[in-house]
Amino acid sequence: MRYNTYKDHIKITEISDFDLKKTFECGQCFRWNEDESGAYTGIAHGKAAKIWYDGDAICISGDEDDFQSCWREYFDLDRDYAAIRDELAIDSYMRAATDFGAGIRILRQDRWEALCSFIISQCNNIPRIKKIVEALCEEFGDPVEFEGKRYYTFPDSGRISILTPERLAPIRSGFRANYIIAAAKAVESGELDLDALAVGSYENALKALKRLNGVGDKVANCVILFGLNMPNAFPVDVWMKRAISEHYDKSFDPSVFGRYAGIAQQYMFYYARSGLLT
DNA sequence: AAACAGGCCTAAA
DNA sequence: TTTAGGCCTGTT
Repeated sequence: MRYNTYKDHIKITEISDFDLKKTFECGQCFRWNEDESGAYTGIAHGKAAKIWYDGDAICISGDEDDFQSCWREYFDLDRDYAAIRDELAIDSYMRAATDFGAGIRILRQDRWEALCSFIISQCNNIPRIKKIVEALCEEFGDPVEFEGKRYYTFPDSGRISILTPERLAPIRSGFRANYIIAAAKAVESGELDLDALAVGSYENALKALKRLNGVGDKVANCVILFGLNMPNAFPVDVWMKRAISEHYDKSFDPSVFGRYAGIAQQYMFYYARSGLLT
């Protein structure tokens, strides 16, 4: 990966495996949206940005400091996904899945945002998840002006921890409202230390997250994969169950994929859902 | 109109 | 240890 600095953006070159559409629409995140020109705008870690193609290069708004302190890590630009795809192509099915999903990158999302977003995701479809998350941000986040439009940051746990279910009602999160508030309180009180979990073991993080009401195996693994940045975490939802039962036997264990099992999961998930794509 | 969505919890075998 | 039913809400 190389990059050049321009007045108001960074141009990234010599990077493999960075497809904007696949990365933003493979189901891992909820706050990046495509505009008429094909560029994506979103807000992460409290910072708004636009990212777009310029020929073979990819450009991202902001200065070098934004890039170094935020986007380089957020987009996981120093990881060699082509090599990981090779490592994961352990059979013909995984070869097909990794070929199909080539270009996906796992975003290093804000930990609290990931926890909150995936609590919201349970028993919901993507449009509604996005709607609820946006409502949460508009209601309780901070406004950020960017390219003439107003965006909102994801509200921190302190802001949410003091809310009542009634106060949260406008975002229409239904029975998840109590889960969200309880999770915020746990983070705020220090009972759940997401930063500490990120530097501990996978097993410990899983155990700690599942203590929260409304967080089971699936949500916990999403948080660990996308928020705690452990690429071995392997969330299994209904699509993954289907894919696993179609291609592997009952004794299937994600550890066959090794240290990047979670990335394998993302290729499998995206491939399994490809029938839905237009 | 009734069923279903990217789960989780509780109660009951 | 596994299984059914309920849960907010919006969409089909």
